[in-house]
Amino acid sequence: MGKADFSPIADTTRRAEIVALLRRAILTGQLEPGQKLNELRIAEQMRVSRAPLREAMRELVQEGILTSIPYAGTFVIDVTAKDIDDAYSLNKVLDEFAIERTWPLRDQRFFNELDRRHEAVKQATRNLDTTRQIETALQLHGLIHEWADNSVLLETWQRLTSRLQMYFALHQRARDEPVPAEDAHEIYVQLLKGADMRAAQRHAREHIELDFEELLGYARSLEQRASKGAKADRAGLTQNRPEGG
Amino acid sequence: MGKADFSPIADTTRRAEIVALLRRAILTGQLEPGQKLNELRIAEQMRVSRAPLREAMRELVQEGILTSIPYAGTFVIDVTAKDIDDAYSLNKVLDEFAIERTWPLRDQRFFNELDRRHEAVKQATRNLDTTRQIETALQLHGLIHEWADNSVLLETWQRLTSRLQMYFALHQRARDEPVPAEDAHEIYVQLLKGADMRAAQRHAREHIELDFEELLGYARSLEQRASKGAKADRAGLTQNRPEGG
DNA sequence: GACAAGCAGATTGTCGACAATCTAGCAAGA
DNA sequence: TCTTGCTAGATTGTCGACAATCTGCTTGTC
Repeated sequence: MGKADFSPIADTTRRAEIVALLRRAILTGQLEPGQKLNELRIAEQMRVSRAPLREAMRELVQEGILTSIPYAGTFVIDVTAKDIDDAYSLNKVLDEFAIERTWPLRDQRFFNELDRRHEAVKQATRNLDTTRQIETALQLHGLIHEWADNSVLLETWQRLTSRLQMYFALHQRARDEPVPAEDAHEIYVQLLKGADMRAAQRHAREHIELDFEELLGYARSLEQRASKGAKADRAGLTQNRPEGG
Repeated sequence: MGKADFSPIADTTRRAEIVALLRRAILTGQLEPGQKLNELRIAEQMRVSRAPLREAMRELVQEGILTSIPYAGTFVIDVTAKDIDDAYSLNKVLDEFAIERTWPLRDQRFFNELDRRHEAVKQATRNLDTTRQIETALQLHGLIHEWADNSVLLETWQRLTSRLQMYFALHQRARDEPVPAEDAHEIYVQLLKGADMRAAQRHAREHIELDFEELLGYARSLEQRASKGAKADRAGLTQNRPEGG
């Protein structure tokens, strides 16, 4: 019996590709919070009709990174300090749960994967590739959720991740300098390999608390900007591009 | 200054109505797990074109109660014992978190709403309206999540609720006799009004554990049925209706 | 009889066009 | 000057038709 281990074939619908493209644009901050998505323009740019584009947008609305108002348009979600606060406090709870469930399931494959992802973060950090750094850090963080063997937890965390990634990306863009944080995850990884589950949970909670403070500061600054007429600003960003040839 | 308190106007797109209709059909068990949704047939029945229907289906896929395979179709999710287990164990964690956050925010309005929802459950129980009973019980249960003032938590719980409601509905249909459980929630409500948060959390966890055992038994029976050629069964249910008009 | 190739039929994915709705902007009137 | 009603333009929502893909059956061959 020849075992082969084929990976599933790629989704070959335009819709799926559009979803991936749009998600990436939003999560990397190419599309800014509050910005309106003009269906006609995007469809033309992607060389696609509006049908699959609209379906893709519905998916992202349910994913929580777009919001739709009938007959008005679909917009990238606004980021408020409270949103970030909410996401983080829930994330803490999920992390504790994930660690608890993953704990008895840790094996060599887990440790290998942990190291692999940690290495990816370190490499992105060395390369000063901030976007990739965020991505890999979240993937490292996500391992406990993948390993916990709870599909609902995993789904929930993936939804949260979308937002977290968006928040981080915005944060990074705002202060456009690479974050050092060389081995911010060293302790985390070591604890996950160790024998003290409580310690790992505690660290996860406190570690998160740290990054969170930075993000919150950024979110608050955003809101101050917003209250001083960022509305006009946003409209401008969306509309002032009358198809440049 | 005349204050009026208008509630937001209803969503008046076909899409939104289709979503509501489909969701209801799935959550009440009219559409069975694994069943395929034929776009043409449903669109004809609803007197709607396929475009808004497909958009609605994309939303429900992201909501987690439908699943889509490109060029094959969109199906009601299958229910496995593990799914129910996963959903419940996460729900416990969320409940504890919700109670913790709601606790300091409880006020007279909260207590009134609690009583109102409890009353709704009792009435549905008296009327032997099982569908409504499930609905109201989940709404009662949802109050702590709404009151916790955490939008991400609320969203997460609502997603979970969809599945829980589906599971319960299936369970009820399976043993088609009304569940008594007159004031199964009396203690829960009293504890939420009391002063001992830990006790409320503990009860929530244990209370859930009870219902859960019943559901798990049902799910396991489902899986036994499934392993004996329910596949053909399902296909039959979907296909054997060559538009009887 | 077993098996591969190929052909309908049905179903999903995508497209372009039309209808419904919203949003300035302007004109008329108090 | 402010408000109200109207109009034109743009944008979203919906429709019907076509293209791509899958499935099951038939056919032909060994």
